[in-house]
Amino acid sequence: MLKEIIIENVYDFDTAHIFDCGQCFRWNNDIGVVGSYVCKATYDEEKHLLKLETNGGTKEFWQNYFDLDTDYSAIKKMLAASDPDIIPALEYGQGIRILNQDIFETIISFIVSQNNNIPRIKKCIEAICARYGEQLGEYFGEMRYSFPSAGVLAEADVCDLAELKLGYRCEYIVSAARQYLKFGAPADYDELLSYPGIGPKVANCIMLFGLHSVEAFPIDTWVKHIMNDMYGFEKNDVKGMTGFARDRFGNYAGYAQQYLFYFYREKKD
DNA sequence: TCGCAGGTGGTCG
DNA sequence: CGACCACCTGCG
Repeated sequence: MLKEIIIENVYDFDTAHIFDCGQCFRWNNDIGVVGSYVCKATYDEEKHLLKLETNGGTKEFWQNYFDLDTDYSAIKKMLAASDPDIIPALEYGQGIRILNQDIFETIISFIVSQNNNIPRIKKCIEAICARYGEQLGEYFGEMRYSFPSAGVLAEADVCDLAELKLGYRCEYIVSAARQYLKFGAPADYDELLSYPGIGPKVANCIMLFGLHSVEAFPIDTWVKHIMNDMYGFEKNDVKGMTGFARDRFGNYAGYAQQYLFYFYREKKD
């Protein structure tokens, strides 16, 4: 049974920008699964209304999920002031928002993302949910599944996971779920690095998307291209890029990364 | 066939 | 340290 939630006075919002800027994998055609909730999001840019058709969650829950209490206009102003070169990217992805996502789901999702491409990442994650998640019911024409808990994945058989075409990431997933179960949610970058299958790039993604540490600046192949194109860094000078991001964007580096990533990735097609 | 895709871990020097 | 390199899988 779906209910409708309307949130008023929503600015700096565009579902395409939010769902395609690389932070999440379970939204398609503005329909997504968040926890045990299925949701279809529609934004009216004339009236600045966000309409959600969902099977659950309070208005406050969704308000937080979509990060609606953060002033993105102010963030864009600050980024533009610190670096005029980023302005085209700010305009192109004007509706980007960094979601407040579940930490465990983010950990597993970005372990799956390594050395992988987005369509296949999405396919892999849906396969994990269909196999190990809970049935939430049929919504918008198909059965929806929750993302499995750490307890369930910790007990998963590596060979079963292999059938989902996760490749060498199977072992990482089970080990990571066990570590999470044993020690609880990771709190910082170093703790994330101690997880199997998590290196600097994935750790920064989890910091930014799972822990909402908006100063994190994940450097993937796209950002490497950008930093080479726009700022003249050598392809593999990750250290230089990290320092540059920190110096230029400071505590807003994560936002900058999202605008730049979306701009370059979309522009390429 | 081969390189690449939102990289990481292991092994050398 | 830093530079290589193998690695599941699917696509162009």
